[in-house]
Amino acid sequence: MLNKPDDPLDHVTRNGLAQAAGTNIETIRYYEKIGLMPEPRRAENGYRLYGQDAHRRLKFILRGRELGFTIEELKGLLSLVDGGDYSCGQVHAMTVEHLGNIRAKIGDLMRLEQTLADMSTQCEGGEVPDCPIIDKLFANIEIGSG
Amino acid sequence: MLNKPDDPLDHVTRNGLAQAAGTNIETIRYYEKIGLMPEPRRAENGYRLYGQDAHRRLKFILRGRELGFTIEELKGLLSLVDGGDYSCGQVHAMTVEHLGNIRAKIGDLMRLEQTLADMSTQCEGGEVPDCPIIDKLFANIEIGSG
DNA sequence: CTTGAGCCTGTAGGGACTACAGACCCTACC
DNA sequence: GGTAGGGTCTGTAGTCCCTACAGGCTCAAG
Repeated sequence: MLNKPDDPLDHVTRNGLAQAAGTNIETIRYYEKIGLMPEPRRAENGYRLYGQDAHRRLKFILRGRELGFTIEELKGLLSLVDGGDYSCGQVHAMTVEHLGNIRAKIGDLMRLEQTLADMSTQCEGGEVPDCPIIDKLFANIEIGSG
Repeated sequence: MLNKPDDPLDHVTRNGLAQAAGTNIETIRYYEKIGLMPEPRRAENGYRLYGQDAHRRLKFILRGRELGFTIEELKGLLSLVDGGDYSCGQVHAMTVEHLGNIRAKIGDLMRLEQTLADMSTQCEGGEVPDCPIIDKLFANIEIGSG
């Protein structure tokens, strides 16, 4: 263990961060390489040291990827946080743009949820060989904003 | 144009399908290669011919990818439709499994939506140089099932 | 002071596309 | 009929987002 108990918790190693966030060391390396995660400070021996900020940011990124956001979209969202030189007006415009995207996703997922829930309840426990409910998957879901 | 007006609409070319679904020809080719889309029938000249089924399936896949489902997950969902030799009990189990995943996504997206909506309204039109609302993005979102 | 685990860097591989290249086909215009 | 242009075909190579491996440095323990 490198961590000393009197430090302000900003001393987790790369692997520690990876485990805490539920990913692996290589992914963190990649995100740092492309600038999605910032370069952390280093200990005297050259080891990277991460804190609570990095942990939250990384979890946000990982979950964002699972939710289908691209790296570029996440950069956009995180730029709101990194808070460079945006005016509040710009922030407003950016958030509104993201909101449309997010609400569409929620809508589609809820339709998918509904269809699967219907399938599940109607099939409940049964052993019907040629389950006609399956047709609903495409009948109900005219998915998306197209 | 290859389409003849008296055919039953099952005669769209690959590019036609791509445009209708909002993607490109190469992606369709790839999905056929890995078996996510079926091999379509061919015209006498060897050209592929697609119909309404292919269109719906492709849109489902594309949107599914945007929603963060992996190819394997989509194969699982579509296997419900391709309806091989599943019992209704198996279908039930599979749908229930997917439902958990989908509901978690909905929950996270709604939290993200709420945060962004808050940012948007509070920033509305303003020109505040150092918008403190930005902190909320990480304050509110303890995202995910981790 | 060696052993072994963890960190460092660089590079190569895999999944999901994306782009390019050369040949075939088909309509249009001459 | 011929040919120019575009669309389709197949194959292969490249890109993006990671993931895995290789060789060397660092550190705590025995």
